[in-house]
Amino acid sequence: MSQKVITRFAPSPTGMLHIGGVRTALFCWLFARKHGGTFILRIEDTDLSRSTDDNIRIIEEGMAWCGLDWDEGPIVGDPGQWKGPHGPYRQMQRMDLYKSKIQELLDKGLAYRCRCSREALDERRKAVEAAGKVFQYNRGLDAGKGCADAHHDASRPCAIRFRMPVDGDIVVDDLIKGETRFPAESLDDWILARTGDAPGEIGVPTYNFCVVVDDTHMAVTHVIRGDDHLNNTPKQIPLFRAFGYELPAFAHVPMILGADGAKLSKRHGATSITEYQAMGLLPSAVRLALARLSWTPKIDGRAVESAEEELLTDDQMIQLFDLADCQKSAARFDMDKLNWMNQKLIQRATWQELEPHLRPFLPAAWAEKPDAWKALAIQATQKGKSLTDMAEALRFAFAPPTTFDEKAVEKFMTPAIKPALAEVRGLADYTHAGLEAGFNAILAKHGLKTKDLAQALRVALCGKPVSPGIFDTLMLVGREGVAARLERWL
RNA sequence: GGGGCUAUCGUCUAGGGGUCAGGACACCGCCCUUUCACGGCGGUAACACGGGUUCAAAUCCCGUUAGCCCUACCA
Repeated sequence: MSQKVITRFAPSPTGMLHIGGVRTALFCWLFARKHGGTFILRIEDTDLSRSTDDNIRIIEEGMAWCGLDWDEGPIVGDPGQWKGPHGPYRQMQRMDLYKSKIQELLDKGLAYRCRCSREALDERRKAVEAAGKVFQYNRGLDAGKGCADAHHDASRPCAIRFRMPVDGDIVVDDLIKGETRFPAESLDDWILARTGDAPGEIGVPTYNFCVVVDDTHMAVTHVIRGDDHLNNTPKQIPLFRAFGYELPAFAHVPMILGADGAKLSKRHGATSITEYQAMGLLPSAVRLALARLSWTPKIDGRAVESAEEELLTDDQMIQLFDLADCQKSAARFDMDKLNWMNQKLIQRATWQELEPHLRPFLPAAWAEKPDAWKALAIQATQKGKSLTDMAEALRFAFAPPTTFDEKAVEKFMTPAIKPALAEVRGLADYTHAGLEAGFNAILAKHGLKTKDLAQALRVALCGKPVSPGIFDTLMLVGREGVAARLERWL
C-alpha cells in the first residue's frame, strides 16, 4: 500500500449510536490502526429533520466510550469545531463545496435539472408499477418523460439528477464480497440534489452524492461500510468517474442480525450502545465481541482454536485484522458470548483497570474507601459476569441488610450456632490469615463445620446465603460492622 | 415485481474435491468446593433442498427455497 491508509465512519445523527454502526466503526478503526493510517469520524447530517447537536453528541460519547478514537473529525463538546486537515466534518458545513461540484457536473452536461413535481413522479411511478414494472426515471416505461432532454423551466425550483450510464455492467470490486456486477439498466438517473428553495438554486444534496465528494476530498482510501450500501456503490462509481476521481477500495461488511435472525431492532432489547454500557459491560469486551462477528482472526494462517486465543487484546486484534478473513454473510448477535468475554476480561483485569469502569455502578460511599479496601472488594467480586453483578455482590459492604432470606435464616440460624456467632465478635485480627485462624479455632471449640458458621455469618452480614469468600466478607464489613450486624441474632 | 448479497452444530465459525466435518460460546453430566460462582474433565449437536461434473462433492457448476439489502427529493 503506497499511500497512507485513511478510513472513515460516517454515521447520521438519528438519536442513538447503533451497535451495528459501532461494529462498522470498529472495522474502520482496526483497519486504520493496523496500517498506521488515519481514522476519520464524519457526521452525515444532510437529513435536516433528524440532525441535532444533541444527536451528534450522542455519537461522540458512544464512540468515546467504546474506545474508538478518531484522528480527524468533530471535537467533542464543541459543535461546529473540528480537528484534521480535511474539515469540516459535518456535511451541512460543506455545502459550498457540494454546490460547486454540482455546478461543475451541470456545466459538463453530466447532470441535469429535473422539474418534475413529486406528485407527477408519484403518478408515473404508480402507472409503471401497475403495469408490473419497476419505476425508473426516464427509463423503461417512463422513457421520454424525463427532463433530461427538455429545456427546464427556469422560473421553477428544480432538483438535480445524475445522468447514469445506460449500457453494460457496473462492476464493484469489493474486498469482502469479491467482484459483483450490476446491470446498468437496473439503475436510473438518481437525484443528486433536492429541490432548491428558489428557482435556479441548488438544494441540499443527497447521501449518494455527498459520500463521493467527501470520501474523495477527505482522501479516504478504504471505504469500509455496512453491506446495505453495496447496492449504492454502483450509483456512486459512475459519479466518481464523472468527476475524474480515483476510486477508493471498497469493503462491505455484513450486517448484524438479532438472535432470531431478523434485523437487529428495538424489539431485540438493545440496539443502542449506551444500553450495553448500562448492562455493566467493559468496552473492551464489546469491542472483542463485535470484532468477532464476521471476522475470524488467523494466527499464522490458522483460525483461533481455544478459549484462550479467542480472548484477543486490542493490540492483537489490530495486528491480526485482515479484511480477507471477514465473512460474507450476516451474523447473529450472540449475547451469551459477549457475556462470557466480559466475564473473562473482568477476571483478568487488575483492580486498577476495573475501578474506573466499576465506579459508576457503585454508591457514592465508594469514593471515600481506601485503596486497599477497594482492591480487596474488587478482587472478591471479580468472578461476576458483569460490572452490575459486581456492584450487586458488593452491596453488603456499604450497608447492613434490611431484609433476610427466610429459608436461609431457617436453615442456618440454628440455636446451636449462636454461641459460635457470639464469639466471632471477639475476632480481632482482621487479616485473611488472622480471621482464618480465629475462625477455625471457633469451629473446633464448638464442633462445627466450616459451612455451618460461614453460612450463618453470611445471613447475618448480608441477609442471604451468598457472598464472596467468608473471610473477604468479614474484612469488607469490618470488625465494628460485623459486631453490629451480629447483634440481632444473639 | 426488478437488481444485488448470503446459506456448516442452537449461536459465532474452521475446513474450498478423499477429514471420525475441527474449535469457541451456550446447553447437559461428573469432579472440586465455606455459599454463589470460578476452575478441571467429559458429552449431545451441523454441511438448506434438488439436479449435475467426478472414481470421489460440505467443498466445483446449475437450479430451487429461505433470509437480508437496494429499488426515496432517508442515510
